[in-house]
Amino acid sequence: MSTSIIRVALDVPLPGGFDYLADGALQDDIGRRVCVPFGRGEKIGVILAVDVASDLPAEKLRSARAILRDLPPFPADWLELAQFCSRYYQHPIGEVIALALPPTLRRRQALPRQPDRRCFRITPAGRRALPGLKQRSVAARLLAALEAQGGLTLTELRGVSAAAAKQLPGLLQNGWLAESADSPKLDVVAGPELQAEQQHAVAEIGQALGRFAPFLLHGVTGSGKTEVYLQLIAAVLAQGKQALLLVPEIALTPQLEERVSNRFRGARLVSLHSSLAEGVRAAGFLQAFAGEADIVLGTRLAVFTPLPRLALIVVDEEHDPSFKQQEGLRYSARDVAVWRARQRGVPIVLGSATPSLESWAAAEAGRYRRLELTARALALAMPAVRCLDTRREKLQDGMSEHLLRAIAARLERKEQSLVFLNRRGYAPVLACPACGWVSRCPGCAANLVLHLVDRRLRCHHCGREERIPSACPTCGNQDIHPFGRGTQRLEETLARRFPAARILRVDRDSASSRARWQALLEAIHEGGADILVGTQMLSKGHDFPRLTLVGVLNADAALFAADFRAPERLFAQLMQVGGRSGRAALPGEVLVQTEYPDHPLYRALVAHDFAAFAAAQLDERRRTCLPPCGHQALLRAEAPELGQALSFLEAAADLGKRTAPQEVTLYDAVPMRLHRRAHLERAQLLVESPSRPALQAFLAEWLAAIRQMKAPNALRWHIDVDPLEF
DNA sequence: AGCACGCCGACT
DNA sequence: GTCGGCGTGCTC
Repeated sequence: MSTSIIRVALDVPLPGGFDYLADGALQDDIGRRVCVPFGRGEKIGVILAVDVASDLPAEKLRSARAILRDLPPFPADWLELAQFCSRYYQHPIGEVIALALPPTLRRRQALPRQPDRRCFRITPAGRRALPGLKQRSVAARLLAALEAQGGLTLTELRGVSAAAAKQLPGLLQNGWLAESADSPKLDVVAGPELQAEQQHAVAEIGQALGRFAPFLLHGVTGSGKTEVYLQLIAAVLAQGKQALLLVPEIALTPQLEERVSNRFRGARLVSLHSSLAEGVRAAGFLQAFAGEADIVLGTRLAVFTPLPRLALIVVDEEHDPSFKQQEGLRYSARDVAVWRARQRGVPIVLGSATPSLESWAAAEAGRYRRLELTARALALAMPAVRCLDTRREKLQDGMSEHLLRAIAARLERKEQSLVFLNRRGYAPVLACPACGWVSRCPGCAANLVLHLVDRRLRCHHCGREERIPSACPTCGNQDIHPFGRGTQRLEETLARRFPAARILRVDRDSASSRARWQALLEAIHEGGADILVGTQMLSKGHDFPRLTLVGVLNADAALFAADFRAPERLFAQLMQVGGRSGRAALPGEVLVQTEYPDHPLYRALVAHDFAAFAAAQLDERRRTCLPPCGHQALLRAEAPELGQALSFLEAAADLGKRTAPQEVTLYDAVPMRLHRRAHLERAQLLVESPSRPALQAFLAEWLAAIRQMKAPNALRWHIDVDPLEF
């Protein structure tokens, strides 16, 4: 048995792999997990290469403890994907792989129990017994599920009831169900008939199966994008291939999951998101890796799932900021998905009512194929959008007379209204009019928000909580006031104004857990609310059939924000929240309170003209060389003193200016907008270039130099390639 | 990032 | 005399 040198990716924040001696390592072991000594302890890594020539002297190399051959090796394309992310986002390969792997696979313990492939069916005896069983009992639910769906695996039965495995032997003994050898047959339930545009989209994309082809599916809420995805997935499943469906990180995943599993009975659907239990996540990952899962539906981390039979990628709501990870490996799952589609030679569909300007520009340039869904499949018309000019009238508790009358009219007609205010809490600040004191967070450059519901002052950035003072802490004045308006206060004023109305507030505070969010949704659906007050939580997914009015408060701030993407986000948000209204037979109305009714953004919104809005924005981006016309990276630093962060960045900039080519621009180090968070001062340095390759090459060299810099102990820094927020 | 080693202050 | 502060340096 020969000893060779293997290169291993380990979860440490150091660039590159680590070389080890390994007895009997074969080329076939590339992509396998390996247990190696590291420092004092040991770690599990993944083998990147076998038979490498190490840069280190042989005597520094230690021997790998064991190559773990309990799984097949991760395939070359999966390793390449990780390598790409490592390169592109300038992040250590070991940390990329650690992020891509479920935590369970990063430990040496036994693998999670492989999904039980045995398939069960209900017997005639079971059918006879079913009516006699207590309806809510586990046995009854299992039998009912089998009756409805034909055949299910144990894994699927566990989904029906966690106690499935315990009950199974008894049910088998009773002869109520039988084990059948064959896996459940795929049964595609017919969907609704497609409209012409949907048919066209399905045909165009379907034709591209088998090669790389990026599509931008542009369609307003209710235009039936999901139906297009489902038809395409059906085509993929018919070929025996796998589909990857990425969705934003929202509470919507279960809804879509249900829709997918109802459509594809017997298809093996794996759902992957961050709130999953470790065991479940690992099992799903392994099922996908083994080629057993047909459909992988998940949030951004699912983009790293190994998929041997991948034939289609869908990114729904592709503009959604949650596709960008904001810590550690700061990847954009949407961009990684496009790279992966190209790598694997499969079509990718980016769907949105308000595409990111990156994707829109790519379509304009002909790099993506744009498909339009203009008709609203589910309703007759788009909601009528109007601006209410708040310069012309005195507002009552932040609301215009017109909006209040519109709400009153809905109450009379027993329809629902939604008032949208993207600011939770009672008031954004508590202040003393006598001395000018305001409730500031001691750890952050931000105000403590007044939460009257539980009588606390709360920082939305670091989570700090305080009691509400009864008098001004500086001058003793007892007459301190809340300033401004949040959802709680809005709820209160609406309750005063409409005492008979049932008002429901939906924000991160009222929907703090999955169960509470579910309860709120049910209440809304069952008509248990006349007026909804909510933040952007309410703006995604979910149809509320009796909702016919959306009022928008306080939208103007984003028009003049420092972040050049603020208008893009505002437009998307208003489109999305507007889309909640008038989905059924009732026409919807959207009223936006603004001091700038003539602003181009609102004009485009009123005209439902995303194309005009995008064109204007892209024009501006071109003039200013901002993304997608230029490319950016941010070097950020945080330290106890602002000066430390700034001088680190300045030193880094000095290094950079020596190597930066002419087409790469380094700007000055500046404090971040929220310059202090959780007692740390934060600053950033912008790097820009019209050429992505030039920026990439520069970053690689620059970061190598920065890693050599000595920095104060308490200073932390990171690089954010293609940053989304400033 | 961990986790060592290492060299100076207040305690049994 | 030693327990322990966190500064510096390394991990194949």
